[in-house]
Amino acid sequence: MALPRRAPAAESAAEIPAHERVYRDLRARILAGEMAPGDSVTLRGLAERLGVSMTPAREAVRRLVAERALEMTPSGRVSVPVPDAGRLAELFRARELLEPELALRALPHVDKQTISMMKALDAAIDRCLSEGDAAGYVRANTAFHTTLYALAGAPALMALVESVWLQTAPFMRRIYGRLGTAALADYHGAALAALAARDGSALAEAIRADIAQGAALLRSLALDHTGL
Amino acid sequence: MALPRRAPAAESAAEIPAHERVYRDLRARILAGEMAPGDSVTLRGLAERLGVSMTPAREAVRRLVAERALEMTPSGRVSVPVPDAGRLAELFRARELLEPELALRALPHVDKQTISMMKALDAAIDRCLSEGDAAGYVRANTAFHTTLYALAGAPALMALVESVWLQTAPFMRRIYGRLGTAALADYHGAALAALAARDGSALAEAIRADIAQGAALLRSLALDHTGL
DNA sequence: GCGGCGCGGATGTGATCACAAACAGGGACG
DNA sequence: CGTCCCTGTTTGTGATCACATCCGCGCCGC
Repeated sequence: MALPRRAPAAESAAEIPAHERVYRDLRARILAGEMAPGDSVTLRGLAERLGVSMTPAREAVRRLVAERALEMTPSGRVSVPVPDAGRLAELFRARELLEPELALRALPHVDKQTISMMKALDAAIDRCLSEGDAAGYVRANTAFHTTLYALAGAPALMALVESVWLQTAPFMRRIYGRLGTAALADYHGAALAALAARDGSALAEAIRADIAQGAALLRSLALDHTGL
Repeated sequence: MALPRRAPAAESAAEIPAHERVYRDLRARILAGEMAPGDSVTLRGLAERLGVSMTPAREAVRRLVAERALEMTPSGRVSVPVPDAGRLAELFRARELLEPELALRALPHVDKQTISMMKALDAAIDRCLSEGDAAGYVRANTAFHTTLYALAGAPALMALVESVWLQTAPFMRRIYGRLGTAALADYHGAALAALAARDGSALAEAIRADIAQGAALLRSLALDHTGL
């Protein structure tokens, strides 16, 4: 069927390499929570999904394993990592330590347009939360933070944080799935107020508290589903 | 020459896969500072070096690129990242934020044996510094921190820190190469004292100051060699 | 009926090949 | 003498194949 020749379709994806496409596809599915913890990934399945060969699929998987978004058994089988209370606590602690720094660095470059965009995202978060749209919640919440941190001009720190997000993403989806509309303190609102007031310490504290609240929520919910 | 067959040598390396061997070899050379910033790496050269094919070499390179220990030009050429003052500052800031946390988590599990091992490493550091052994300095300094953090039982945080180390390693070698015996405050000694006294805040502050001192040192030296 | 053994399919690993793009060198023209 | 182009070489990309290993499932013996 597929010609041994070059890419049969040179029109659309044209420039981006096959391994990059596989990487982005898988990464997006992980971040969106479409992959459940424990789900296994096969190179042939991945390759067939996007009409490429195993070689680029392997490269994409290796990359995600290096970023700890996937894990490999000693025998080489690839799967989405399973939740682990201790590891999740570590990752949230890393977020508490790193993200306030990003927020502080972003503060001087925040303009009105950014604030209004973040307000819109915060509204979207509330909407998703009340509608029980877990996937939308995760996406909007990520965008809320990303919009701010993008102004920090700190790619190395940002890369570290994104690595952490990638590792927590598969859980988030499930955590917020079984969390109806809970009583959440509005730390996003506090962060927005701090941005408008150009108050660095208030901003850092709001970000830290927002993450700590997520960690605490997660801790309380983790007790239930000990097994999975 | 090389048979199309399986690995010709099944006796020694036996178990560890080819891509893993390439990865470890390259990683060790980067951490040891053997690769200069800007050095280029070729898949065929890498493969030939260890007598494997291009496939495992590519996987190893991808992994290191994902860990930001190597970088790729848009055309796919691979090289050791070049210094960049801003990025280095970010990485040292990340260390300042993350490593005190690891030290705090390790503190309860520290025993006399650990302390004496760390004291030995600290002595080795002083020796390397006075002898101008930059490679030995970097290795001993890394070991000093690793010995402590290994007791923290925090693999996720440790992985983040190791990723940062990998990114700073190529510079460290050169920075400490052109740093004779400078006047350095003995924060390692302070950390050891805090460990013996079980003083968490003193320990965290000593670790933070040690890293901050490295960052300051680097900042002052970075002014000279603006270009490279 | 139940547990261990073995076979077949599924899966990861690595080598090899064909190809396209990028780089470096020299030669020709202005 | 400088600049541009053109070609040969180097290098990364991706497909395909052969092979070893692992997993699951059914069959046989107890």
